[in-house]
Amino acid sequence: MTYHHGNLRQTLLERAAHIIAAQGIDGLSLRALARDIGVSHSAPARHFKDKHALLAGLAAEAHEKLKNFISQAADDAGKDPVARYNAMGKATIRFALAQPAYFKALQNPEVHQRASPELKTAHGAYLDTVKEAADAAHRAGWNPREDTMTLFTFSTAAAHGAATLFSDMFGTNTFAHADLLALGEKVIDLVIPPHSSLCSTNGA
Amino acid sequence: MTYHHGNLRQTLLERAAHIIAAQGIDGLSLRALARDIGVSHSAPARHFKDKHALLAGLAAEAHEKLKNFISQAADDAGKDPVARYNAMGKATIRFALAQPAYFKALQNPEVHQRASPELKTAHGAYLDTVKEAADAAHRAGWNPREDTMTLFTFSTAAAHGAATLFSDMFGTNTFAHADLLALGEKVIDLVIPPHSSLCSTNGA
DNA sequence: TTCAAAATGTAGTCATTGACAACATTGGAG
DNA sequence: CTCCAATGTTGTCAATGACTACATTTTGAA
Repeated sequence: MTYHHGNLRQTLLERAAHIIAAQGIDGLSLRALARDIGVSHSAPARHFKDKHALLAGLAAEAHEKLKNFISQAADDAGKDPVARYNAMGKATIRFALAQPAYFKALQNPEVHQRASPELKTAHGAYLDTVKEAADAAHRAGWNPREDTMTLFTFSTAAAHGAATLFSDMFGTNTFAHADLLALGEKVIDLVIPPHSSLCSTNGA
Repeated sequence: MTYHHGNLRQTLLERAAHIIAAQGIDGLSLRALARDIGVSHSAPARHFKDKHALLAGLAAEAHEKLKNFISQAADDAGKDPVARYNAMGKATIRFALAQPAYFKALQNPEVHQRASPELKTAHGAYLDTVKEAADAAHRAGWNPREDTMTLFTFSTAAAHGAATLFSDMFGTNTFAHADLLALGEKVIDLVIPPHSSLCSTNGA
């Protein structure tokens, strides 16, 4: 047992995510977190000035994880920009269900007010990734009549709205994971129809 | 100055909404709230067992306010079910911008876990109102190929997602109220195209 | 190699908070 | 009028976030 923990910052983030997943964001206490890890109650302050800074750190990490996750999903979807964007929307919902703590950290409005540079960078990178994919899908025939700002807002609002909804519903245990996933995919298919349908079969 | 405040419960809810609008949900402290109103620090406990109960009360009131607001908007929109549902979506966004505290209380996931009977009732009534309107719009020609569950989820996710997004963005003062409203209306028009277009002009 | 300074962790303290208990005041039902 | 339920007050306690002073370890430059 060394005096120095060695990797406290990362451990703090991971345990915090654990606790948030189990008890929600305001069930997280810096002191309980320190106890849980086995360091003194003020050790976390060396890495995160205050609670907001910790949540901002989590949010930054969450944005990075989500960005990587949806990028991977896009790549798995092939080359068609519309199929790629569709896959990114579905991946967002899977992420929210698989990593509820990170998704909650991501959505936490309080954090975005006093955003640290680190968070701004991660958030910006995430938004750029989504926006690029949205624009590509747009150019490839997704809703050609609309302007890109409207489409971007529409799709992110729908994807994040559905992800939030499912994430909360999943917490209540009233719905099965599989059912929520299937419903989520149908919803995303409404937002970004996969086979750029001209008319008739728009959706299913 | 009477010993009894006379209308403490309602005053608590109103001042809490004020504080939340200014400082966010976790900037709300029961004691500060009591000080603000001018009662003793434990007077609120007579009306709300704990902080969660207060937030649940706010959420219940918020659901009722939102339900009334969108119902009014639907009635103003006339008789066409699709136009009515479209108007309800737009009204949801206006509500989020006009009453940020109530909207935040409404969205607060922590509250819905240990929901009081009062909150469950209010939430249920709100959901019923929206679901009825969604089904009516569906029957009247909105996206006839999809099942009602998917459509309901899609539209509420998009509307609440956009409302949340705008509510948070408005807090940053980076965007003007009018611009957000205009963008929100375009988004809702994508979710629920107002003049039940068959094909060609789907959207604008 | 040495050693001073930076990084990291600890111990102690304080005001604030949420929750609870015991008590006081009010107003209304019988 | 009297009792009692509703409502409000004061007192208290443990937990928390934030701060300060101090201890230990690491590091890198002379």
